[in-house]
Order: sequence, then C-alpha cells, then structure tokens
Amino acid sequence: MARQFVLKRDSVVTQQRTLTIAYADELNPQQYAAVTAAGGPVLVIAGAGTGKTRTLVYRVAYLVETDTRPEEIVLLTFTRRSAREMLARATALLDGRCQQVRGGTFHAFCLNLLRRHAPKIGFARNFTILDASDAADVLDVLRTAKGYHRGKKRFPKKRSLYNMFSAATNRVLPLQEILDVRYPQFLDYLPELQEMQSEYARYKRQHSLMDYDDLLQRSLELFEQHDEVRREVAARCRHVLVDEYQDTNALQAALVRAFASVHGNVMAVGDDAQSIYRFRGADFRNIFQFPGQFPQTTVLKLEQNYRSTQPILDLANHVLQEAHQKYDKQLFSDAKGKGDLPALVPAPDNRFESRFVSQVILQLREQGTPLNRMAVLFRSGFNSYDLEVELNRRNIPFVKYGGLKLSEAAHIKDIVAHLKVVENPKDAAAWNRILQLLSGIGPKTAHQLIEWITSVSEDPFVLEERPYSPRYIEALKHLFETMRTVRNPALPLTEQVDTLVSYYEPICKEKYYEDFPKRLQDLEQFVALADAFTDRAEFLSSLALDPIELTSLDADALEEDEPPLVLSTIHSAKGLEFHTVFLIHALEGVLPSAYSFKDNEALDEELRLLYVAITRAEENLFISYPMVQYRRYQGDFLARPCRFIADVPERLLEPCQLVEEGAPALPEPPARPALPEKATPPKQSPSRKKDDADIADLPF
DNA sequence: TGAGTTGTTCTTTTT
DNA sequence: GAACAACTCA
Repeated sequence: MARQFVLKRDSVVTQQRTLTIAYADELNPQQYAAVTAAGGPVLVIAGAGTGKTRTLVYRVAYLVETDTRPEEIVLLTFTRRSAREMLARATALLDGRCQQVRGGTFHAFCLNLLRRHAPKIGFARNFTILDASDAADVLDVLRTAKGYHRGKKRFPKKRSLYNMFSAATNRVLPLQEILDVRYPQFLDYLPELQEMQSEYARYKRQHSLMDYDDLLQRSLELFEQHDEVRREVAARCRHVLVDEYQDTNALQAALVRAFASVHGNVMAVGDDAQSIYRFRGADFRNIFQFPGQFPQTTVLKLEQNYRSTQPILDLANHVLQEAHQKYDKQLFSDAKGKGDLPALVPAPDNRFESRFVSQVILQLREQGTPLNRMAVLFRSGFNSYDLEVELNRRNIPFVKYGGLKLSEAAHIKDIVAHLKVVENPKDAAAWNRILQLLSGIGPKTAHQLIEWITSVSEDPFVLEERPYSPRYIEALKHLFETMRTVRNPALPLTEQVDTLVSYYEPICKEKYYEDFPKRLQDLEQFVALADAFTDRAEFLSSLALDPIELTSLDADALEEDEPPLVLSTIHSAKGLEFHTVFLIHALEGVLPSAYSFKDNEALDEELRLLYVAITRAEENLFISYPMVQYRRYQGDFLARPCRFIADVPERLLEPCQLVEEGAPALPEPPARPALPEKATPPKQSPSRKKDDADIADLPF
C-alpha cells in the first residue's frame, strides 16, 4: 500500500459558507444530523413516516451545496419513479444541479455499467434483457431439449426453475441449499438441475442475453475480474445513498460495497419493520449487518412520525407487536395529535365492500379531499377487480399500480420481441417467440430455424440456402423483409414500431380473435409510448426495467382533468403517503397470503406488509373485508378476517357496520343478504352509533 | 411435425 | 383467464 495522505475537511470554508437552505430550521435534530453527517458510512434507521425521503432529498441538496459534484452522487432507490421524485424535490429545494445526480434502481445503474463494459466479460454490447417470463421461456426450451419433460417423476416447471435459479443467485447460495429449504421434492433432480443452471448461463452468454439477476451478478463479476473497472466506477461514486436498504439482498449489498470501495461514503436508509421483499432474497437482517460490513459506521435514528395521527400509529405499533420476531420500535407523533380511530368494516360480500369504498371516497371528495390524496391498497393485483368495475360505473377516475403490466400482455411481448431481434439478432428467446407466430412453425421448426439464423455471421435477415419447407417460406420472407425495413437506422423509432405493428396486426387478429379490438388499442398506446424515445436500445431497456404500469383502462382516466384516485398493491405503495387509506380484502389467505401459512418468517413478512399499509395513512384508515368469498366449484364460503386484526381491541380499531338504506340499523347481527346457515358471522362487537348513522345515511 | 381441442390446475408481491 | 398436458387429425 502506498503512503496515504489524509486530506482534512476544510471546516472554515464549510462553516462560513452561506448555505441557501436553512437546514437546522427545516429539519428536526435527528434529520439534521443525518443530512449534515460527515463522510464515511452512515446507517439511518428510520421508522415509517419519519421523513426518510425528506432526509435523503435534503442530503442530496446539502452535498451539492457543499461542493460535491452532482455527477459524483449516486442515489440508489427502489423504483425509478422514486428516484425521479426525489431528484425533482431536491431540484425544487436547491436548483437544477440536483438533476445531474445519478439515480435509479440497482438494475438500471448496473445496466448502464454493463453497456459500457459488456465485452470485457464476454457479452455483446447490444445484449438484450430477459424479463421473468422470457427467462422462464428460455428455460422451457432447454428443459424440452434435454427431454426432462418426459420423465416418470415430475420435473420442475419453467416457472419453478426460474424461481429456484433466481433465489440461488440473489441469496448467493448454492442451488442445493435452495432446494433443501424450498424445494425438497426436487432434491432427487439436483444433478440435472445443476446441469440446467449452467446450461442456462451458457445459453444466455451465447445469445447475448441477460436476465434481471444477471444485471447485478455480471456487474459484480465485472468488478472481480477487472479491478481497474471497479476502481474507475467507484472513483466516480463520491457519495452513495441507498434508499429502502431493508429490501436489498446479498447481491445488492455487495454492489454497494463495491461502489463505495474508493471513497467509503455511503449512507443507507431503511426500516427493518418495512422489509417486504423476502421473496426476492431480501432479508431485513441485512440492515443490521451494515455496520459489520462498513467498519466505523455511524448509526442514526429517525423516530418522530410526521405523517399519521396518533390513533393510526397506535394501531401500527400494536400490529407490529404480534410479530414472532420483535422490532424495537414505537412510533410517536406529537405534531399530528388526535384523529378518528381506524375503522374495521366487515362487508357482507365483495360487492358491498366495493360500494362502501366508492361511496366513502365520493363523500370525502365532496368534503374537499382530492381523489389523488386517497388510496385503496390490497395484497394482490386481482383483489381490486371488483372495485374497478364499481369505480368505472360511478365514473371515479383512478390509476392502478402493481398487478398486471401492459408490457406483460402477450401481444405487447410479441411486438417487443420483434424489436429485440432487430436490436440483437442473436436473441434466440425473441426469435423463438416471433417465429412461432407464423403459421406452420411450431417449437421444433422454430428451434431448427434459430440454429440456422443465429449461426449466420453476415446478414441474419436474408434467406440462405436451406431446406425451408414451403409450409412457412412465404411467411418467413415477409418477416425478413419487415425486419430489414425496421432495421434502417434512418427510420425514426416511432416509425419502426409503427411498421412492426402493421406487420403484426393480421397475426394478432388471427391469434386473439376473441378480444382483438382491445388488444389493438393497447398496440396503439404502445406506439404512442415509443414517441418518448429516440433510441431503440434505450426504449427496450426502459420497457424491461420500468414496466409500463398503465393499462388501457386508465388511459381514459388520464384524459380527465381531475388527478385520479390511486389503487395499488401494498408493495407498490411503498414510500407513498395518503390522506385516506382503504385496505380492502383483509382476509386470511389474502393478507396474510395462503402461501405464508407454513412458516413464521413468511407470516411475519405478511404482518410487515400490513404494517406498511397502515402507515401509509395520514388521517383516515379503513380496513375492510368481505364476509363471504366466492370460489369456483365451491360457491360462496365463509371468509375469515385477517388474523392480525381479528383480535385488536376496540379502543384501537373500531368495528363498524354496513347497513342497507331503508333497512333499520340493527345493533346485531349486521344486515346482510341471506347466507347459508353454516355461515356464522365473525365475532361481532356492538358498533358505535355515530358510524352506523353515517353509513346508513349514505345513499346506497 | 403442427394445429386444434379439451380438460385440469393454479393464480403473490417486483426489478 | 392463462398455462399446460394430453389428445386427435392432417
């Protein structure tokens, strides 16, 4: 090691400079300490609603104001949306310099890195990205090629294969350990699975493909094999800021270490009680390992909640205590003070729940709460289907986050596959998809054709001397012609997409004759989406990393002037806050999910999910559930309310009744349609009169 | 070998 | 409602 000279901070300069922002006035002492912390590793443990985002925003501004060049700040966030928002806020606070800060998700940051250095680790620079279902499709092809699908004993399906390989990567564990813990039924196949795992890796390299995990893993590989790259990259990361650190996994933690390996200035912000990405390899314990990984870490805490009223916090604190693993956390709020108790609303069924929610929303809007300050949260994307119908019926505009993405729809994937092939003609996964769209080509023929096409060194879009079958030759010619047109670098991206859509339309019509018009609409939307981009590669990356959340449904909503109501999965609501929050479908098997029943760790994660949902609310919180659920072949059956809220005392969570207009407000049992006798109602407590009146007065 | 049909199963959360 | 396996027919 060469001799080191330690450059001292010039405290005189820092002290005497007049800063634009009065940090000490605008922040509480804990926040101020975090924002103005000196260099070195800093871990900020921040409870929900304690101004975590605010702290990061001010930190960015502070660093820029105290002479850190914005390009040397890296802000790693959980979604691209939150990076954008934070930088916009910092810009509003200080000035345009904050826009120069590099920010985004780990995946996006790594992608940029890899685009520059891919050849060093044996990938083409124009590699394309496999999303989860593309990756699964590749695995399916490999699985079939190996003949595993014909075994006597059940071999894992493509989805499971992808999940187990991804788990091994993200947890940095050997495949065997993943199988031991999560897939013991497949342990017999360990050798075959290991074989497939390396075969998959080989396939991706051969065809210049990376899946999501590769973006992280290959970046680390790049650093390990090329220390000069690591040093160069890390040298440009003077300050690394990581948001939502509790949701990072082992791979991401290793990346943070690499990024901070030159300057050592890293600030991680997170809340162990809000860790909700265990399924993706995150472990809330990671956050406590941070001080071990970065010696001399300063640990700071943010404890004062500014978001929610005390009754909402009381409920949140209570819920958290039911966890098997205890959290050292009590949120308190003295700024917000008293407010209404959170309400627990059992509804006779789905329909009633939707009516209740939409009605209260309309009522609150009338009283002056804008729609976009209200949110309906739920565990899974499909939990809101019924409500969406009701909202449409009542003309309440909404946006939905989470759940199915437009970019996951089959017809959009088809178009994207064409674009991918133009970008990276070796992308066998995309070829496989688009060839099988042609009549006369199935898996077998497609495989053969891909062999031919991807082995050509010259132009892949020219028919060679091959024994093509007349069954599909015309279609293939047409496809290649289209590709050659689209490839033309002089053709603007929108026109490229447009050309592909016109080529694809008849195919789409044929394939999806039942709902063709709806899909056509989506395609038009997709063309419009391309307008925002000029570069094809960038458009494709953006599609892969920033999945389009807008479904064709909300295109209409956006046209209205009123900012829409927010529907969101709890996961996608991370980091957001709303005046009023409705948590719907708070049922056993939904939240907590039926998948989590088997182990306590998983159950705890569901509980944290509930905690996240509760702490999104500022003023009002309504937790509702339908008392019966419909399941096919079983008909209606009695649903059980979420275990985490079933036994909460009434002084924390107030039970309410829904009463049909005209029906007398009975104290007990609640008014509801005739149900099978076996359907004994869940524990009903006498409801408070005031709310009964409120709800009964609503014009149902 | 591909296409078309039928029955079955399973459906989380995200980059 | 989609993905999948198993079937038949061309």
